[in-house]
Amino acid sequence: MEFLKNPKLEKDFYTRELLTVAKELLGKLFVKINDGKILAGKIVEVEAYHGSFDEAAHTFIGKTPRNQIMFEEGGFLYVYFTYGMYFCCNVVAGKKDEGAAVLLRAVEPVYNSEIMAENRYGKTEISKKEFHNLTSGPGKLCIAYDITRKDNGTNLLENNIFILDNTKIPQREIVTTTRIGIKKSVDLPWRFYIKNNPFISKK
DNA sequence: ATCAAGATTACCT
DNA sequence: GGTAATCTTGATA
Repeated sequence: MEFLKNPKLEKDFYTRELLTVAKELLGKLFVKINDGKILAGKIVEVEAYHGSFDEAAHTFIGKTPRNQIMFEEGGFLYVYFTYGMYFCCNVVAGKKDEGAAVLLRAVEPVYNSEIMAENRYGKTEISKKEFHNLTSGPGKLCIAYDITRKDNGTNLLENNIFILDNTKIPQREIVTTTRIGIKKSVDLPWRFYIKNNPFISKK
């Protein structure tokens, strides 16, 4: 649990420009406390969304009940339900009323992966293949961490869900591509992941 | 009141 | 490679 000594990311990390926040989130430790148990994973894949000219962003249409937390200033969690069965988890970034957020697409388990395995598969003994499938996608990591609609709007400066600083990923180890699973604004190169990491959702 | 689309995943051939 | 599963949301009436 040595990682718990790392400092928590503060407000001024999240309120910076969207793409800076997205890239710097790589390598950081995403932490959630479930019934007193600490779940932690290293962020290895993200995507950026911005309401101003990005038609794929939920905020492109303006403020609605669902997306209103994305219009707050950086440092909150935006959780939404999709395809009738999955949740996706985003870190709100930038200034108030920007409508910007970073989708957490994949993490690498760091602590209490047995609890994540229980949440994902209903068992704690898993194969190597199942281990690499634990948190390698936005819907999967929400199941592993038990992130649901109740977590929407969580303040990341408090103590239930937060992100800890960690070694910075150098630019040469960050791969930039277009985003996955969207039909609009498909050409924006706003997906970032750590090169050669085994927990990436898709090559 | 009705409807189409959706920032996905697991399972099939 | 393809697709079923499953239901909330926002738009239109």
